[in-house]
Amino acid sequence: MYRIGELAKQFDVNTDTLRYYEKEGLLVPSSVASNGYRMYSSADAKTLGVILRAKAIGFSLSDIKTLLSIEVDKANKECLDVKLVVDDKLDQVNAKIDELQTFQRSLKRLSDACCGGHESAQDCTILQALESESFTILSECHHD
Amino acid sequence: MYRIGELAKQFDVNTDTLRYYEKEGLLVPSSVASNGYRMYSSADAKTLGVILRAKAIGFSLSDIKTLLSIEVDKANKECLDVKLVVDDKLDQVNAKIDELQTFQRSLKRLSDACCGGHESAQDCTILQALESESFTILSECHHD
DNA sequence: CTTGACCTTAGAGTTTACTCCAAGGTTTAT
DNA sequence: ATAAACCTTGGAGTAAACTCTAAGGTCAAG
Ligand SMILES: [Zn+2]
Ligand SMILES: [Zn+2]
Ligand SMILES: [Zn+2]
Ligand SMILES: [Zn+2]
Repeated sequence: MYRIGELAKQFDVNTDTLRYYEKEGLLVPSSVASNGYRMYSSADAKTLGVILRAKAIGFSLSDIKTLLSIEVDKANKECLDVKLVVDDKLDQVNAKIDELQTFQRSLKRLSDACCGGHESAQDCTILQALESESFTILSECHHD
Repeated sequence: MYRIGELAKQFDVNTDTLRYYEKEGLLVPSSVASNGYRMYSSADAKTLGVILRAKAIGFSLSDIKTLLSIEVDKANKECLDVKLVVDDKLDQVNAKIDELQTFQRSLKRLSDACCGGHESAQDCTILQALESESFTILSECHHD
């Protein structure tokens, strides 16, 4: 049994984080001592490990809650249930990557079109593109 | 001159958004009518266009504020100033993409390892990987 | 003259995942 | 006995970009 500070140190998290996870229903200490202190079992510690690993691969706390609820009822759950959560997340991640790659391409085009020199920004292709309704990017700076 | 609702409709944004942009110093209406109504000029409308285009390519409102402050003082700014903002953003976007691609790879490995069938989640490789300290992923489900 | 569509302000609520603070109780060590 | 290092609760604050509500002023039409 670990007190909150011990568990927190073991996993290098803030004690407030553990209290927060408890409030969110992710990690409820298996017992409370007579002095009111939260007492975490090694099963609790294992669960915290799962939470942190899941977090590290991009799951939100809400996703993790779903995952943990499957965990505790493994016997009555199917591989399908688990895989759906992962695939759902994968879809979200892919969508976000696509969005960022679109940003990336636009930004790169803007960057490439600007000389980046000490010329006046009056003729900067980046500003011109942002001002133009068609968002046209000239191929390069055209300072006189 | 447009009233707030007219401008909002033209650009398909919420009037609250325009008031918010004003509070943030991004788009201050060029005049206020005697009845207290905000009055936007066509220059204001043009600025709103710039804001929305910049947003569409991934700039935060804070980035956009910087960009607009360069815009209004173009004459005393250099291409370098503008390009730095864009390149900075590009770095951030690239970093975020890298992070998400790491998530993506982990999620894909997990997904690929799970049969996704109606087998019991007891033997699900995804759950096993999350439980294992080394985060080991078996190559495939091994239901008996 | 009243209805409805506008507009105003100030301020609260949303989301996510914490993080910090205050005020106080408990335990351990000296 | 007392200080240091724990622990408790409740509640506030953070970022970002809105979005909504309440309570009320303004304006054009019928
Ligand atoms: Zn240039
Ligand atoms: Zn330039
Ligand atoms: Zn399986
Ligand atoms: Zn499985």
